[in-house]
Amino acid sequence: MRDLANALGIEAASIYSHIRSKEEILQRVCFRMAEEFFGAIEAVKDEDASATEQLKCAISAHVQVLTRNTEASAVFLQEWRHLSEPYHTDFLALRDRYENYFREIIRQGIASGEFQVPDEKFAVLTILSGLNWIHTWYKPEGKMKPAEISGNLSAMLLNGLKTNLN
Amino acid sequence: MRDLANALGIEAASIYSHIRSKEEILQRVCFRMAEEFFGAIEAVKDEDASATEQLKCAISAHVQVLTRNTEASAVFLQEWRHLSEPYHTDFLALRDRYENYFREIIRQGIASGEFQVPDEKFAVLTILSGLNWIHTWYKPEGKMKPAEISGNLSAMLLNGLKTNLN
DNA sequence: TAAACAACCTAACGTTCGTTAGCAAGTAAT
DNA sequence: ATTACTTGCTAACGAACGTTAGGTTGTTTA
Repeated sequence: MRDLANALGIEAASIYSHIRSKEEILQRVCFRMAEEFFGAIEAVKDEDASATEQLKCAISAHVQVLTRNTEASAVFLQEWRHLSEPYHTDFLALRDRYENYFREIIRQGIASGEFQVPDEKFAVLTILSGLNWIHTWYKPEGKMKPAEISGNLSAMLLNGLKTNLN
Repeated sequence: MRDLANALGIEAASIYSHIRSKEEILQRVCFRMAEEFFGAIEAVKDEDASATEQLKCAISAHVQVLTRNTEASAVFLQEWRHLSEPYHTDFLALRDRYENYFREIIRQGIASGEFQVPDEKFAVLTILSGLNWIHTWYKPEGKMKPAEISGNLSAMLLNGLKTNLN
């Protein structure tokens, strides 16, 4: 709090004219980021497209949100554990709902014969882990741009490392 | 410290008969886990095998260490940031060296024509992110066993989601 | 023009934190 | 048998934490 106040150029106690508690900040960041992620993925939702296309769009949307809000994303991905009830439970429910977007795409891809995965839930987890690692190394001033990142990620996750013989 | 002492059934101050400081615990956990990871990957090192084989073995070794030390792994993966100098720098050097094992395998695979990836460094990061996410959901009593996890991971990372036409 | 509100201040609260000092008892080494 | 080391204890330290109380000042609203 004292650090935050310092960064704002005010006294620590003055922060409490604006928020009720330290945790309220955490809540606001977590749930605003959740909105961001939902907004982005809903904007690219297109159930008529192929699962491959849908997944590429979803990955791209996710990476966009992640790279545009690096610090808030770090909080969203790591600090939600410290939410108190009922926020903790609410947050997990949102996260599950978000994962289900991806799960549904995988499911469609399996049904259409596009995808072949050992385990559906496992696939989603692996995809999201690949996406969510970005925030630990991504730098806006770095040479790899968000579009390139999501392109590479889509390529790797869809085709794997193996030479593509098609 | 008081929580730790409580778990040990002694007083907080008594801990200091065994360690010099709280951070020493962090140092010990981080560097011991580093040893574990190096030990595991060096044990399966076989430069004569194909890159595909090598990668499968490395993934398996990594998953074994991760699943056998879930709590220490969480510390190793998340809390190393709080190491003070010179440990912080030393740790990062070790991590780089470890990543290089994987990078070398990818490089070999590209040279031999086994692999085809957009970006070498990026590939390693994505692989490791997939591996290191495990500790957030893996439960020893869960139904998915370490061997199954590394098998699924190898399959997904090598072949991707796409139906394999070979 | 008075009242209400917003945004800041100083001072201090109670709690928790990692840690030290000094001591007691048991065990091992000389 | 004496010494030294280990492992624990009680008591307390100073620092940092999130937060509250109460006041001042300037801006907005009735």
